[in-house]
Amino acid sequence: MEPLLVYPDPVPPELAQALDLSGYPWKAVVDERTAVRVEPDDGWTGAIVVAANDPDGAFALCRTLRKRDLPLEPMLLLVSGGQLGDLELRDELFDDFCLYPFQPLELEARLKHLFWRSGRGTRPELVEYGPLVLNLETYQAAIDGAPLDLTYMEYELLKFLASHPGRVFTRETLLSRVWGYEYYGGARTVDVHIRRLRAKLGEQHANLIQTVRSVGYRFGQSRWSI
Amino acid sequence: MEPLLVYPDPVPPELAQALDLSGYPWKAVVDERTAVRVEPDDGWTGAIVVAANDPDGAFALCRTLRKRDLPLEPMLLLVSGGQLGDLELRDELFDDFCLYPFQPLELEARLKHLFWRSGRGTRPELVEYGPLVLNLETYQAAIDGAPLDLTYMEYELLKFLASHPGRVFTRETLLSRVWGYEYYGGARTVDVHIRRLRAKLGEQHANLIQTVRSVGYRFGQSRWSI
DNA sequence: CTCGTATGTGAACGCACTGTGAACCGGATC
DNA sequence: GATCCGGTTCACAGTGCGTTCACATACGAG
Repeated sequence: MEPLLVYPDPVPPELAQALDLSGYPWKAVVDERTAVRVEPDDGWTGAIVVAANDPDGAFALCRTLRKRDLPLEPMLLLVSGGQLGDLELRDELFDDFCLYPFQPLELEARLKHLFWRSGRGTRPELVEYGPLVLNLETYQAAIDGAPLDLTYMEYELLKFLASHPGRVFTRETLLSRVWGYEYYGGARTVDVHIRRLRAKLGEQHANLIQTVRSVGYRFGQSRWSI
Repeated sequence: MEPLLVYPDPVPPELAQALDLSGYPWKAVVDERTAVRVEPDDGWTGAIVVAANDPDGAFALCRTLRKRDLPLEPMLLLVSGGQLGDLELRDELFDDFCLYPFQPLELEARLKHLFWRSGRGTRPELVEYGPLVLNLETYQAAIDGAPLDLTYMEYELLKFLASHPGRVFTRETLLSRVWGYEYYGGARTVDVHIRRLRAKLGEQHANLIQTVRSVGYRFGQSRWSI
């Protein structure tokens, strides 16, 4: 995913934190020229422009990026309460705005809605570990970019393990956490699923799941190794 | 100017005051049926729906007014901070939202921007995915240019799925999102509609809808955007 | 090295989930 | 009231896959 353009540079720390937490890649620019110069080949995914502190520079940037052959959108404006009255005359420069200071959840919700509107959809929820990627929305998994064809229980087991890398789980714990608390099956069931997961991960990545003898299984490297 | 629809009735006093001050004519309704019954001949100019206190009633109203031949827009949602996370899956039910309680100036600015936007017709009237095209205005569907003869529920189901490509939905989710929140039918109903959709999509495109065993159904391929 | 325990492996069983055809049922139309 | 249409439900069949078992192999203690 190409990054979002963020203005100004340096970015207010609470904005940087909110963007990082919500998972959007972003890149700050100091002015219009920089915005054009460091633009990715595929263009910016969108823009977040803080107009609260430097309205002139902010609106100039918006105008530049909007008047091009391929207008930059979506554009989210962060404005102070006193600037609300000025927005009326600048409708064409932004797609949505948010009061500044903002609540991180509101900012995230606005970004999601903006991306939905612009047809690009929201950022998928992912569980990642090294070459492994689990897409929680589509129930698909991939390793080294190659899709893994996992069954339901295999996916659930791998999701749980990959969500807690480095940690060892006993078979009983896995049965209760993955299969369900009231599950009364044999512990060997876990072994079989682990085996099939290793097989599907391929010889190269089978060691992502390690056996801890007399204890259980661990995904990824131990926290104490080295 | 035709009035704005406002929900619920009675309207929170600060909302009534803000609307009166900003000069918009408005009319409150107690429920969906009233909204349809007292609708002006030329239709509502837009809607302001307070979802903070009665989310179920509010979203039901939004759904009703959006599912018609001529969807009501623009729609502004007033939500509490705790509801921000729920908005993600209801993108199609509103055009903009505002935190509640709100600042009168922010509400007014959002209304102005919404009307400016809707004056230029930014709402997409088509849902497209690969060879599939859904025309939301005419309720027509086509694949590879050939028209599809879909029934109402088939169309609604396909529209919802195609609006969220790659994402897996459980039967329960589909029942609540497509059929309605208070629907208490059997989950197998979904299966039958999926089957008929696949049949009408034709052998070549039947795989646009995939079964995710033990979970539900997915439309189209996942997006591995990263 | 030997033994006992723990884990890997292949195969088989059987249930639960889904696909499918058809019946049912309520509403609309004439 | 008769008929049609679309949505829902039901019964049945096929099968994917979770579970279990039996046996092979690996590991560690002594």
